[in-house]
Amino acid sequence: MKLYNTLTKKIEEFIPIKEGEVKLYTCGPTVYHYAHIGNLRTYISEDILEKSFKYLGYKVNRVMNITDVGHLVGDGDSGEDKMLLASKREHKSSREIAKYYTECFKEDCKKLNIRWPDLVSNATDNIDEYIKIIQKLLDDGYAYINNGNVYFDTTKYDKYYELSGRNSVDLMVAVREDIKEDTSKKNPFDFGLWFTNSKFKNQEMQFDSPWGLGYPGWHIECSGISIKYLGEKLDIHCGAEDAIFPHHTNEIAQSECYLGHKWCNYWIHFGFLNDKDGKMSKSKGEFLTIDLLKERGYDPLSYRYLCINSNYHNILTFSFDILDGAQMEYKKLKNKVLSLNDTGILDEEKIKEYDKKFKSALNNNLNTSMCLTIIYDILKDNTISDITKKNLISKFDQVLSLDLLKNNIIDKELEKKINNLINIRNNYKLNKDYKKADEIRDEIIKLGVNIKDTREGTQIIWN
RNA sequence: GGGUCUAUAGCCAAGUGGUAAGGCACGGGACUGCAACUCCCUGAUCGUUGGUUCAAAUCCGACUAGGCCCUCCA
Repeated sequence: MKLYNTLTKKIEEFIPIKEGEVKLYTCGPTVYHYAHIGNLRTYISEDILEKSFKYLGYKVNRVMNITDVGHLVGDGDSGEDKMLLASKREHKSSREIAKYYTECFKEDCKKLNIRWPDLVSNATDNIDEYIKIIQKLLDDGYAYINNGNVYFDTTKYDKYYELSGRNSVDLMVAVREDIKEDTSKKNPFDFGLWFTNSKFKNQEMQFDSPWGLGYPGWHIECSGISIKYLGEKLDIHCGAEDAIFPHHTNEIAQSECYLGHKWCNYWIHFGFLNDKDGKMSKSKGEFLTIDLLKERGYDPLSYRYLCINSNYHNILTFSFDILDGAQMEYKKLKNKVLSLNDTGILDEEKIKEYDKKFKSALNNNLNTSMCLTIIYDILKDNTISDITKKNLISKFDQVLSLDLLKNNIIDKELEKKINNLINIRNNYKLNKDYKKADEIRDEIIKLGVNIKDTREGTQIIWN
């Protein structure tokens, strides 16, 4: 599979450490608030990545963290700890907040057909691992203690700027006005590994450590969890594009200095979902959630379709007009697929041919928009049977997860009722009483379905 | 200021040196009592500008516009 590697800034062929296997680490959510649809784009992309590897025959070992402590500090709005802020807002303890929003995130994933990773670990469940790493970094001279905190010394690691493409001269310190420089650091880009002397007081989540009661720095959790569960060498580490610097840069520094060798071979970064004003951000306060989209009448999978229709690396600009378009496209596509019948014989040759095309699209830096094109091509292909089409699309939907073949009929009672109405309407139609017939049709539409008159009779179209 | 990414029809987009996939919308037509659904038909020389090449949307340079990052964010 070809993927864009931020480390080399090129699209390159993926070569696993162990043949046929992928060790995949994906940065998880912070759980002090709901995930917005921008956050979720990243998880959709990671889901596609994981499922693509599986479809191509790899065994995938994926780990994700839940950030329930640590870097939830220093926000622009108030300078308060985010977890603490949420606690106050909702009158709950930090742990309750974390638990609640983790569940919400899980629900969002379900709605978007994002598979929950095999191993998901809370940042707070791996404190021992962080302490082990930090202690070794101190012993080996990569870290130092100042003012009660442990910092990583970036001057001790000469590849520090490899991932971000920057250098120490180019970087400006505390560009943003809302950020205060930490004067305990030796060098401006050193970063905290462990805090006992935080600028945020009354921290609820604190842990014992050799350096005193405190909490870990933001970056150490991903290194710690990854090394603990996936070992000393990692194939792929994913995240959104804003994590390149400093988060992933710092992860590489601390991990490689701790391990003494190269840690991760491929760094994949996903493009943002912006609105017309730019980045959609949790700290801005107002943001779109999946539930909000549902309230407005959108199918969460329409949003998934929107994401799949372009490359993970591109920026997507969100607007309701664009989502309207995506929903229209998705519904039409699904209608077409659902109208396929079970007739004909399986054309094994054609199945192989289309499957090859589909795999080659995935292999080409996850060209998911090409995957959709292939589905449209299949639907238009009049040399193959419906059953062949269904077979192919159901295979492809293992990766795309758009529920293309899933009929939404669940309610048998409702179906009965509608069929009754259809019969009544058809009687009116026979008697050319179209006014009454149209009234019945309106009644049916109010029940949340559409109907379609065909030569074979009237069919129900489930939304 | 520095780094990094992006720029293709009304919209979403593919394209990785050989004369622009696909979808949606719009318009036209078929079907229908009408409508919805479905089906058929219809559209762009690729931000601007130099260069490399027999050949560039695709490579290189400059410019323009925009996103993200420069210790909260996916």
